[in-house]
Amino acid sequence: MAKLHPSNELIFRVAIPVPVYRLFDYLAPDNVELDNVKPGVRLEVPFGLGKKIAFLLEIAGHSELDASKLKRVVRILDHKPLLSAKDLRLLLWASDYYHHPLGEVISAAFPAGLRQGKPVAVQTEKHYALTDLGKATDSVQLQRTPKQKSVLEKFQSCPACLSEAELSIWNDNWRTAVKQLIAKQLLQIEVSDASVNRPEALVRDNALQCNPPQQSAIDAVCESLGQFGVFLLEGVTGSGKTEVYLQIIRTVLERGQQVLVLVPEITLTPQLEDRFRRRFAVNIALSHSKLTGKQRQTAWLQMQQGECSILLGTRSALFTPLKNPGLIILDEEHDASFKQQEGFRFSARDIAVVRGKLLHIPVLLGSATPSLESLHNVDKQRYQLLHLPDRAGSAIEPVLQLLDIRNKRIQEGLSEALIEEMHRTLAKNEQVLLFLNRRGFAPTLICHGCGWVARCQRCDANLVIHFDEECLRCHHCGKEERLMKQCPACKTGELTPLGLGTERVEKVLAELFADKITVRLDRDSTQRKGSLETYLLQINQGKVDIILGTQMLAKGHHFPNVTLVAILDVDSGLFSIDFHAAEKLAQMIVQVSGRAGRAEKPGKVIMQTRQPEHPLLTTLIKEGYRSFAKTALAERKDALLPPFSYQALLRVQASDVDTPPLFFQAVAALVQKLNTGHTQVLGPVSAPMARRAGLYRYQLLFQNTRRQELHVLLEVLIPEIAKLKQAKKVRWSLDVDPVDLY
DNA sequence: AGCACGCCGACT
DNA sequence: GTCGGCGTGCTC
Repeated sequence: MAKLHPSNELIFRVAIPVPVYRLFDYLAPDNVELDNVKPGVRLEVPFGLGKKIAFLLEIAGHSELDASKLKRVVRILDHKPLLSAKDLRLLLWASDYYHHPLGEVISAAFPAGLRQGKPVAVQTEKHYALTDLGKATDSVQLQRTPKQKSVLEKFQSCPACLSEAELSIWNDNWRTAVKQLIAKQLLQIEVSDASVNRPEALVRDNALQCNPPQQSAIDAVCESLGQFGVFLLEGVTGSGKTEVYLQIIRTVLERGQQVLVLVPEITLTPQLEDRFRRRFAVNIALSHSKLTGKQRQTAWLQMQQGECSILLGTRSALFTPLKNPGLIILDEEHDASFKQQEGFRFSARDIAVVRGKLLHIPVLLGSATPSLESLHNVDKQRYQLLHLPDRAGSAIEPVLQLLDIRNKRIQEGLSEALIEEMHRTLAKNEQVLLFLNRRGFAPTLICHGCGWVARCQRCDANLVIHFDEECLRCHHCGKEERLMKQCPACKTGELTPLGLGTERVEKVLAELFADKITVRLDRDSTQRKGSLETYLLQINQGKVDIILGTQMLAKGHHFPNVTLVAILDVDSGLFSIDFHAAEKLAQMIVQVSGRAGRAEKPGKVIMQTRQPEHPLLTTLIKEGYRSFAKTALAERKDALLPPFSYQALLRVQASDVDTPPLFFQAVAALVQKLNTGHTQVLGPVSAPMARRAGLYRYQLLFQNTRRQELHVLLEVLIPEIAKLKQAKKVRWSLDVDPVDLY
C-alpha cells in the first residue's frame, strides 16, 4: 500500500555526487527542528538501492514530483553547514562555469572523510603557537633527551634559527610534555585555540628592509584589505616577492584574519613553510597530496574553525573554508598545475579570483613570468599590476645568450663552445646547471640494420630507453619492458639509441668532467623520498659542481653559486601545434634563468639552438619577457585566440575506433539544434597523441569571442550530451578554458 | 558513477 | 534448461 503524505510536507532539494545534471527532492526527515538546518549541511539519503551523502541546497514548500515518489532524508549529519553561504555560492558558480555536476563539485570541496559522511571529529588536541612554548618552558622543567635539550637551548636563544627538522622535534616534544603536565595538573597555562586574536604574539622581529617597489606593492594590497581586488605581483627570482607576501600576511594576521596561500607544487612548500614558521608565531596548516587523508582533514577543519591562521596548500586546498578570510595568495600563477586535468577540470587561479570577489577580500597573484591571460587582465584594468623591477640587494639579472650550434660539433648534446664555457666556470669554483627537459637515456631506440623502432603497444609514442634500469619505458602510460640486446625484427641489426635524455648527458659529463661531481635531478633520480632535499642540500653546500636536470629544476629552488645555466635543446619547444607552447617555452626559459647567480656573481644563460633568428628567442633575449608577452598577445589577438576568445574542449576516449564517431554524430545533431549563437565548432579531430594507454582519443573544440554566448550553448548542450546513449559507450569530459590541447 | 533489469550464448 | 555476458536506463 502506497504511503500517503500530506501535501504540506517540506521538501529538501539536494545535490548528490553522481554525474547527473539534476537535483533530487526528498521529504524532510522526521521529528527534526528545522530552524537550524541551513543549505550546505550534509545529509544521508536513500539513493537507488543504497545510501549516499548529499548536500542540502534548499528547503522548498513543494516538489515537481508526486510526494509518493519521494524518499525521506535518513539523517542530517551537521548541526550547521561546514561551508559558508558564500563558499556554497562559489561552488554553484563553479558548477555552472565548468558545466560539471553540482554534487561532484560540492563533494570536491570536502576532504575525503567528510565527503563520505564521517562526523566532524572534536578537536581534542590543541595546537599551540611557538610563543606559548616559550612561556611553558619558562614555567616548568621538562624531561628531555640530550638532542631535545640542545634543540630547546637553541630555541630559547634564537627561535628563528631552528631548522624545520629541529622545529618538529621541538614541537612534538613540547606537545607531549605539556599533555603529560596538564594530565598531572602540574601545568595551567592559557592556551588559545586561535592565535589570530592576539596580535602582539603574531610576528617575530625578523622582517627584512624593503625597497620602494616592494613597499608600494605591500601598501597597495594592504590598503585593499577588506575589499575585493586582484593584484598581479610581477617579480623575477630574487626580487623579494616572498618578503612582500610575508609583510602583507602580517597585516592580515594583525586584523585577526586568515590567509590562504596556494602554490603549484609540493616541492616548493618546504622553503616557504620554513619562512612562514620563522616569521609568524601563528598556527600554520598544510594541505597537499603527500599528506594522509586524516592530515588534510585536520588542516581543513583547523581553517574552518579558525584554529589556524595560514593555510599553505596546492590546488585542491582552494576550497578550504576560512572562518575569517582575509587574503588569497596564489604564487607562480602562470603554472599549469593550477589547472586540474581530470574529472572536475577547474582552474584554481580563476576560481580563486571569483572566491576573492565573493568573500570581499583581495587576491594576490605572483609570478616572474605572468600568464598572458593575467597580463591581458592588467591591460583591461581588471587586475592591478605590482612590479618589482630589481633583484633585491642589487643582484644583477643573468645575461641570456643564444649559442648557434648549426654545423658545430656536438658531443651528446654539448657543443664545444658550451664545454669550453663550462670548464671556465668550473675553474672559478662556480657551479654549472644544465637543463634538458627529457628524462631517460634517449627517447628512441632504432635498429641500425632494418629501421625497426621500439614503440609503445598502447600509445602513439616511442619507448624511452632507461639504461640505468635496463628497460624501455613509455612516459605516457607507464608500460615497461626489458631492454633487449637484439633487434626483435631482423635479429641481426645493431640497436642504436637516438636522441638525448638526461641519463645520456650524465654519462658524457662523467667522461668530459671526470674530476667534477655531477648530480642529476629528474623524476627517476629523485623517486626516493627525501632524495631531492638531500641533493639540494649538497648543491647549496657546494659539494656539487654540475647540476643536470629536467623541468623540476625550473621551479622554486635557487642555486646562488650557479653562474652558468645552459638550456641544451631549446628548439624542441619551438614547434608545437598548441598555441600555448610559445608562452610555456618563454616562461620556462625565464624560470630556468632565474635559478642562477647572486649579487657579486651574476649568472650567464646559454641556449643552444639551430634557430638563432627565431623571433620568440630573439625578442625574449633582447627585450625580455614582457616584450615577448606583448608580441604574443598581439598574435593571439590577430588570430582571435584566447584571451581574445573563449574555448571549451570536448574530449573523448574509447577503447575502440568505432564508437567515438557515433558519439560525435549525435553531438553534432544536438549542436545543430542548440547552437543559436555564433559559437564555432572545430573538429572532431584526433588528439595530438591519437592513442594513449590503449584508448583512442578525439576532441571537439568550441570557440566564441563572447564568453556569454559560448556558455549559453554549453549550458543546454552538456546536459543533453550526458543523456545520449552514445555517451555511455565512451569516456567524455568537457574542459573549459583548456591550457593544453593534448 | 553504481546497480538492476533484460535478452542472447556455452555449460551442468 | 540456467549461469553470466554487458547493453540500457534510472536514481528523488
